[in-house]
Amino acid sequence: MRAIAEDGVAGFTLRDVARRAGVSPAAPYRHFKDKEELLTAVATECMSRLDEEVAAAVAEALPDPLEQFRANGIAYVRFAAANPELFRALTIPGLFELLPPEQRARQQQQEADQRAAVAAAQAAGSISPLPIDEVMLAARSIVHGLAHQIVEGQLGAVDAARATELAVAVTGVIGIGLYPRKSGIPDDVTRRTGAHRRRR
Amino acid sequence: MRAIAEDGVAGFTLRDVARRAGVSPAAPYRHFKDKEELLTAVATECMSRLDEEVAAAVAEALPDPLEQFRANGIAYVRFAAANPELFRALTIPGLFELLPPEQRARQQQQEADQRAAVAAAQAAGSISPLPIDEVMLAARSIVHGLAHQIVEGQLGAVDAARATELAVAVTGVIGIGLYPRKSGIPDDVTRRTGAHRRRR
DNA sequence: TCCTCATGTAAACGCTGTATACATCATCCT
DNA sequence: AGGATGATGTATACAGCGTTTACATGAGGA
Repeated sequence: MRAIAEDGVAGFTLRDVARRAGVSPAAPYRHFKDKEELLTAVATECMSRLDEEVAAAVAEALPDPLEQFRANGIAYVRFAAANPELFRALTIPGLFELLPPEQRARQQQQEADQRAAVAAAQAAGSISPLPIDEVMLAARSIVHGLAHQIVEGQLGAVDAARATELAVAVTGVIGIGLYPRKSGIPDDVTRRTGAHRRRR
Repeated sequence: MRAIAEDGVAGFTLRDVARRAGVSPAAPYRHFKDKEELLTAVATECMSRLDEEVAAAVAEALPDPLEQFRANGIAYVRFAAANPELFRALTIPGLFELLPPEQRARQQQQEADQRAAVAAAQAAGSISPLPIDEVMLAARSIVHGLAHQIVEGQLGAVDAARATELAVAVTGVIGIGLYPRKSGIPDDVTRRTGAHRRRR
C-alpha cells in the first residue's frame, strides 16, 4: 500500500516491494503468483477502505434517500481526492474479474441494499419512478466519472473541501434534472446538510 | 495507433513500435523524446478522433439541447465501447498537461460552445436554471463515468447497441432528475429520437 | 530424531527504456 | 561541382524489470 501511495501504480515494482520488505527480488513469488496477483491484492485492500468510508458516511447521513446518495458521492469523491494513487489502483484494467469472491459478494450485497433503498424511496414517492437499473447506473456513473476526472487532474488541484463542493454540485444536478421543472426546486436538493451551503 | 489498439496501453512498447516500423529500437528516439512523448502523441490522435465523432453526432442531432446532450453522450460512449484501448489511452495519468496547446485550445473552444448552448437553453427555459458550471461538470462526469465503467468491463460485454441503450438511460436519468416531479415527464426525455425506443 | 514444508536466496534469462558513438544520405551553399 | 550539414537510422551497451530455476535454511510435527 505504501509503495502504491508513494510511487503510483505505474511505478509499482515487484522488486521495489521486495526491497522495502528487505528481502530478495524473488521472495514475493512465495506469496503471490505474479505481479498482477499482488496488485490485485492491493486493489482489493483499497476497495475495502473505500467501501468502509462510504458506508460510514452513508450511515451518518440523514435518512432521506437523496441525502444518502449525496453522502455516498461525497465520501467516494473525497476518497479519490485524498488518495489519488490508491483510487487509481482501483481502475486497473479487468480488476473486476480478479477480485476474491468474498469481496464481490460483499459488493453485490451493498448494491442490492442500495437498490432496495431506491425502490423503497420510489414507492414512497421521494425518488422519480425511473427504471431502477438506470437510476443505479446513472448514480454510479456520475460519481465515478467525477472522481476519475479529479484523479486525472482535469479539474485542477482538488482538496477535500473542493471535492465536497464538486460532489454536492453533481449530486444536486442529478437530483434536480436538466429538464426544467414547473414547480420550484425543493430546498433539500440545493442545500447541503450541516455547515456547508452551496455556492451559486 | 495499431499497436495501442492491438496490445493495449499496458502492452505498448517502444521496441514493438520500432519492430512494426521495421527499424531499430533506437530509431523512435529520432522522432520522440521518450516513450511518454510518443504515447502522448497517440493519445492526442485518439482524442481528435473522439472529438470528431462526437461533434458529428451532435451536428446531426435535433436542435433541442437535451437531445444534443444525449447525442453527445451516445457518441462518446459508443466510441469507448468500440475502441476500448484507444479510449483507455486517453486516461493515462496527467495527459491533460501534456497535450499540445492547439488541442487544448480546440477543446476549450468546444466546451465554450457547449456552455453557450446550455446558457441559451436556460434562457429559453428548456434547461433547468442550475449553475452552468455544475451542469457542465455533471454532464461530463456522467458520460465519462459510464464510458469508463464500460471500458473496465464492469458492465459486462457492451456492443454498440448496448452502449447506445446505456447512454440513453443515463442521459434520461440526468434529464429528469431523481427528485420526483409533480407534473408528468415530457416525452422527449424518455423517448429516443429515430427508430429506437427505450426499453422499460 | 528426522522429515517435511514454508520461506528465503543466488543466479540467470529475456525483455524493457534509454544513452552513446558511428553510419548514411539528401539538401543546400558556395 | 563539391563539400559541409542536418536528419535519420544502426550497433552496442547499460541498468532495471518480471520471472524461473536450483539450492539453502530453519521451525514444527511424526
